[in-house]
Amino acid sequence: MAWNAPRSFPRAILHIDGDSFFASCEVAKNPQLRGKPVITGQERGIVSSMTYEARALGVRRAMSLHEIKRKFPEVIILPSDYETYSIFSHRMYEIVRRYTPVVEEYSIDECFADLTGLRRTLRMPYPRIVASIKRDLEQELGMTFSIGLSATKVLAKLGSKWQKPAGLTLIPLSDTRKYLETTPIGKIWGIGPNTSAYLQKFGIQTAYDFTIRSEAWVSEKLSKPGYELWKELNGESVLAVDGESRETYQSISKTKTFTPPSRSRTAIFSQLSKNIENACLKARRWNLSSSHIFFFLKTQEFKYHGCEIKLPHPTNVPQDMLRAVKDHYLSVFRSGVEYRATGITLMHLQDADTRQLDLFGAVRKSEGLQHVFTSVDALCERFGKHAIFLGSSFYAMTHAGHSGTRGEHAERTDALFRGENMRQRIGIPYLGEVA
DNA sequence: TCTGGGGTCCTAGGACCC
DNA sequence: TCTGGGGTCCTAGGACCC
Repeated sequence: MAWNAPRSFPRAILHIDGDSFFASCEVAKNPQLRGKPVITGQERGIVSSMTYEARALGVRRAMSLHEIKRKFPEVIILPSDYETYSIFSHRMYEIVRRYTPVVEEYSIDECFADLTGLRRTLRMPYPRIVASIKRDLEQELGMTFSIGLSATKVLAKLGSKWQKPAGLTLIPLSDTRKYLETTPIGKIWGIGPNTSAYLQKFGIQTAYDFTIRSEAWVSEKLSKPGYELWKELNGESVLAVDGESRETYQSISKTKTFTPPSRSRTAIFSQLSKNIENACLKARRWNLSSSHIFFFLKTQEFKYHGCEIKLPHPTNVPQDMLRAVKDHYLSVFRSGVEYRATGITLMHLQDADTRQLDLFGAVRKSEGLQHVFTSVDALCERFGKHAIFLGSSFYAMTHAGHSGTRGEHAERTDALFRGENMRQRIGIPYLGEVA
């Protein structure tokens, strides 16, 4: 190497984590709930998020709601309300952006921020800046946050986990050892069960054991992500805080589990159809089209049966995808097998405005449908997300989330699967007819 | 954490080309 | 046609995250 880059200036990186985020949003939205044991996840039948009051009673994540009702009748059970959580999430980002533009929206309840250099600008030491951010967040959002400050993302993340809830943990580079020595290697962000087991074979139990391996050893035994982690844990920042806001997606997927599980070819196809519609809706919102899709059926044994399809041209119109999926559905579906979920992934996403024309006019036809969907999307904005849907999704739409006998709706869906048309209940024609 | 839903990135290996 | 070297693109599959 001709020239070694200078060691980068130590950075001040923050990781912020909303405590029991979903449940906390519910409490912030409805102050009557404050101080009470609240959980979310009603629609899933298991605990998704819980307040610390619920935890104190003995409630745990993934506990079934039957058990909760039996053991802790005082617990308040709420359905998830992602729209609200998303609003709180954006408020969180905006508050942090008052301090620095370099804020990475890592997940609905977490973000990273790069404070490097702000000490001079704000004439405050870093810990005071962080305390100020924390105070703003907690006062304005009505919930607590756990925060870590260190020189790298991986160390900052370790800090925010260190003390919960409402913790503020600073991990200066001079003092990392005591944190790393007491952290099992598998608890480090980026080390999953596989890598953890692999490293343990070499006698690495704690994060500290890992950091004292030589650089040569690490680059021989691990690939790029492991090597980067090793550097981050040793205080060298190689993972940048990405302050750009999301511009696009690499893939879009929609999955839904239904209860009870089903063996019905048509009911399951209808679930898949609904997922395809939802995925296309999201693609249209981002002005994206997909040319490769993957769909799957998930069995009661958690096996995935699926297939990938290359579409004749990129699209975000559900009919295009349904046409393609239908051809393969019967070779994937096995009668007699019990299925619990379906899913769709749109891949190879590209800007929906770049179109190539084909000889047979399929693209033009699809564009016609795109105009239809522009109107459909507008109507859904006004009348609710699920005001209009495809006939093939009818069964799924009318059986959302609750168990039911396979009755009239299934019969009507059977008819649809055979290609018969059906009128929408709100009086708008089945989209197949419009097109 | 016996199982919900939505993502990202990395790597190995094959196809194909000069 | 028994055998070089090197590059690019694509795909499948794995691992990890919240």
